[in-house]
Parts: sequence; structure tokens; C-alpha cells
Amino acid sequence: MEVLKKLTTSDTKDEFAGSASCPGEGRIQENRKVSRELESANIEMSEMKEENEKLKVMLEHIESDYKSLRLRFLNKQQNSSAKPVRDDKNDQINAEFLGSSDQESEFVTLSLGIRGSNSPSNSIANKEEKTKLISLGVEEDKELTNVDLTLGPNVGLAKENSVISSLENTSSEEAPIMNKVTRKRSSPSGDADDNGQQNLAKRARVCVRARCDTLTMNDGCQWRKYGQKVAKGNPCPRAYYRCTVAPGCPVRRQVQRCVDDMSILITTYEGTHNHPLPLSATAMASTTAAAASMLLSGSSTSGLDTEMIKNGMNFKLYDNSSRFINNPTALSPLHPTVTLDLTAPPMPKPSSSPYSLNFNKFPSLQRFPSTSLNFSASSSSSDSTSTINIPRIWGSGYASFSPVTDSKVQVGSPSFLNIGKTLPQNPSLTETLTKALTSDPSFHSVIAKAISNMVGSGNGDQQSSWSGRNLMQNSSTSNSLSIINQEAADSNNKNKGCEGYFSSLLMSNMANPGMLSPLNLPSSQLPFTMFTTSSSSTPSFLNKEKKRL
DNA sequence: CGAATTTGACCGGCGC
DNA sequence: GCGCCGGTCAAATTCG
Repeated sequence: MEVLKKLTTSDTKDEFAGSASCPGEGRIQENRKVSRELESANIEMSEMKEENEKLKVMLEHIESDYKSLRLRFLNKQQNSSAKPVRDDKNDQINAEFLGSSDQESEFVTLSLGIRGSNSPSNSIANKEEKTKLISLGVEEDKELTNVDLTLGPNVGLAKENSVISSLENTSSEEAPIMNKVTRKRSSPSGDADDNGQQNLAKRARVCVRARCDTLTMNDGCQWRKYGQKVAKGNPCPRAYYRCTVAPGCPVRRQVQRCVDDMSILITTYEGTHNHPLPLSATAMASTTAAAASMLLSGSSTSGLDTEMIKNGMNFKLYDNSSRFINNPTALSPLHPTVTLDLTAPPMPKPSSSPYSLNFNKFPSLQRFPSTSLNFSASSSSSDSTSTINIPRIWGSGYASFSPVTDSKVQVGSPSFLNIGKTLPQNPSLTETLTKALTSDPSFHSVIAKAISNMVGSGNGDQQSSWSGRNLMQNSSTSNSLSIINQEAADSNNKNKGCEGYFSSLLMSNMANPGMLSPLNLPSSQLPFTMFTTSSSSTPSFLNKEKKRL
């Protein structure tokens, strides 16, 4: 902008100087013309100055937001690595994110979904018990944050995982409940399930919805199919995969077409990789880990936001309990699930849409005016659903997204349905990235991660056919069948899935400096949709996990 | 021929 | 206790 300003000024001066050589009457007219141009240039300059000022203010805002979030993250990290001690500082931090007591209640409900074992009766159905546990809020949250992070890969998350060790006590507390059940069948990956910490984290699921015309979304990992089944409510068979990057890796993945929109692929991740991940897999793994972190902790301040921020992502949570009624996986009562919606649904309208923001239930949400991060829950005491919106540009190939205007960098070439060839980028991307790289090591690492993901995104997972007996037994819609058949054809063509999809998302997001901070963005610019479901019926899945021991 | 996928059977949790 | 359902196993089959 400064350059443009200089150019404008110098051009004007040149013209003015040139006009001095014009002889006769024409000189007056020429002078008038030049003065008009000068005037318009001055106006333009003043406009640019104003714009400059605005941009400066925006930049300062972004910087301060980033610093404050970073401080909070570091604070969290410190508190987690040390023995949790409830103090005023912690209270303040938590109160800041919890909002009103109503919200607090829901917040704790989410947490208890995971930590029910700590409750004497393993039930949070009645409000009195909830209230008791609310008083434990801070410490519970911290521990959960640690648990959550175990969902991620062991590589590339060293910082986050550094606090996992404090979880040992938690898993030992769970033992009595888990001991109730024994498991007859031993899992081939049982070794990896050998501790309660893993079990806890494993049961958290991260569901990724994405438009994809291929059988699976390539997340960089290698998967082997071990089963396929038609789940109730969806004629499309659900395929079960386990990670084969390393023997004994407990991570599972479920892949299923969305019954409402067959072009949408629902991929659900569960478990923790117990091995180094390929570079191409770290983006998905770290982000799902962060998402699960938020889910398990029930805290908007835990893993997800920090990880998303690190990844240049921006998110917003809001009630969306009706959204996944046809997705039994996502709403499984046994598994708290967080859903990342990359399908670019229509942006929610607060009052009329089923995806509407639920501010009315939790007026206290407005206590976060400086952030676009909101957390609300359904009125149900047992389940809670939250959503993060993803911009249309990511999922549907829309050509523009608010603060970005042009594209100079090609961010992969995803093969999934409706994704545009060019991704958004800011004209000053180079400058922005340079600044960020030189000023913030963490941002540096994120960019490096994303770039390496782009480079290494060629590792496809094994494909399998969607045409199975299970489908034929249950499917009655020709629409489903035609799509399934197409999937089978894709499989024969050795289609490698939505290659580099997630990496592209990360990179496209980082290419948008306006999204480096999640704060102060209007809701229309919030980049993705996330749903979370959390059940309060913890003991069952804890018991099941104990059986595997 | 080894690896990967398919598919029928089985198991455990949960609701009634 | 029974049936439904999600999830997993493992033998059979297919693929490269």
C-alpha cells in the first residue's frame, strides 16, 4: 500500500512537471487538469491513509489476541505439568471461558462424560451430582486436557504430549470400574490399549465430514480394512479400518457416506497412534487430537483452540444437536465425539436454521465479545453438540473468501468433489508469512508441518469397495446404489482418495493472515464447522475398555 | 504367493 | 432374559 501511495504521488508530480513545458493557453487548462488529478490523488492518499490506519489497528488487534491466547496456552501448559493446584489465577482463567453457571454446568457435563469414573456413583444424571462435580472444575479440566492430547500422534506433538504423564493417577482411579468387565476376545492391537489413559483417549472420537468423491479421505496414514457393516439409519455401509503404519497401533477409523448427502464422506477417528506418523499424516492427527482435546476436556481453552490457532485455523462452537441425527457414529452414546465439518454447509442463521447459534440458552456466551469462540450445549443433560464452521471455500471450491483475494500458491490438487483448483491467498502472503516465521517459532513449526504434509501427501491408504452384502441387504434407494456402484468403480480405478485434503485446508488457512487469530472475526468469516457429542454414560465404555486389559 | 479385502459369525452393551 | 445394534474376528476370497 505504501508503494502504491508513492507511485501515485510520483506519477502526479511527473505529470505536473511535464505540464510546465506546455506553452500558450493550453497551459491553464492543463494546469487545471493537473490540479484536479492532484486533488483526486490527495483524496486517494487520504483514503489510503485511513485504510492504513485501519489495517494497523487490525494488525495490533490480531497481535494482541495472539499474544493473549499464547499466554493462556502457556499458562495451561504450566498448570498441567505441575501438580494441579486450585488458585485464584486458575479460577480466573477458567471463569473467563466458562461464562455463566449455566454454561459451567454444561461444561462440566461434557467433562463428566469422560470422567464419570471419578464420580462415586458413575452417574451424572441428577443435577445434585453435577453440582458437586462442578466444584472440581479446574483440576478436572486440566487433567482432561492432558488425556486428550494422547489422542494425537506421538510425533509432531511433543509439546502437547509433554504433559501427558500427569495423567497416571487418573487411569489408576478408573481401574475399579473397568475391572467390572472382562473381555473374552482379545484384540490384535491389545498391547496398545494397556493403560487407562489410552482407553480414555481412545474412546473420544473425532468425526471429519468432507465432500469427497472417493472411497476414503487420504489423511496420510495407512489403513487396513477389517470390517464393513450397515449401521441403522444409513443404507451406506460403514467401513472399519485400523492403522497399519505400525503393528499394534490401536487407532481405528470408520468411513461412511452421509445419508443426507452422498457426496459427503464421514470419517471417524478413534485412538492414539503409538508410533511416529508420516509427515503427511501429522496435520490430520494433530488437529483431530486437538479437537478431541477440546471435547474431552469440555473446555474451549484446551487442545483444540490452541492447536487450531497454531494451524492457523479459526473456529466457532455452537449448538447443533439436530444435525447428526442420521449419523449414529457421531452420536454414539458410548463415545464422546467431536465433528469437524469440512463440507461447507450454509452458514447458520441464528434464529431459523437448525444449525442456529444458541445464544438464547446461554446469554453468558456474550461474555466473550472479543473472541469468536463460543461454547454452548443442547438442553439435554446427557448429550452436547457443538459445531465449528468451515468456510465454503474449503469444502466447495468457492472462488473467494472474505479477506483473501488472489492465489499465487497452488496448495495441492485435491481430487475430491467440488474443490476448486485454486485456494485463497492474500496478496501480502509472503510478507505475512515472513513476519510470522521470523517472529514466532511455533508458527514456523506449523507452516513447516503443513508444507511437509503437502509434499508428502501422496501416501494413499488402501481402498476398498463400498459394494457389500450389507448394503444390498438394507439399501432400498436407487440413489444410494448408484453412488455405491460408483465407489466400487473408483476402487477399481485405484483411486487414492482425497489426496492431501486436510493439509490443503491447513495451508489455505495459513495463507489467510486474517485468520491467524480466531478473535474478532464476524461469524460470517468463521472457517469451519465442528460438532461435538458427549455422553454422560461413561461407565459403560470405561468398563468395556477395562475388559481388554 | 503374500497381502489385502470381503463377509458371515460372534461378542458385548443397552433398552425393553 | 431377549433382541437389537455396533463393533470385531477370522476364514474365504480376491488382488497384485
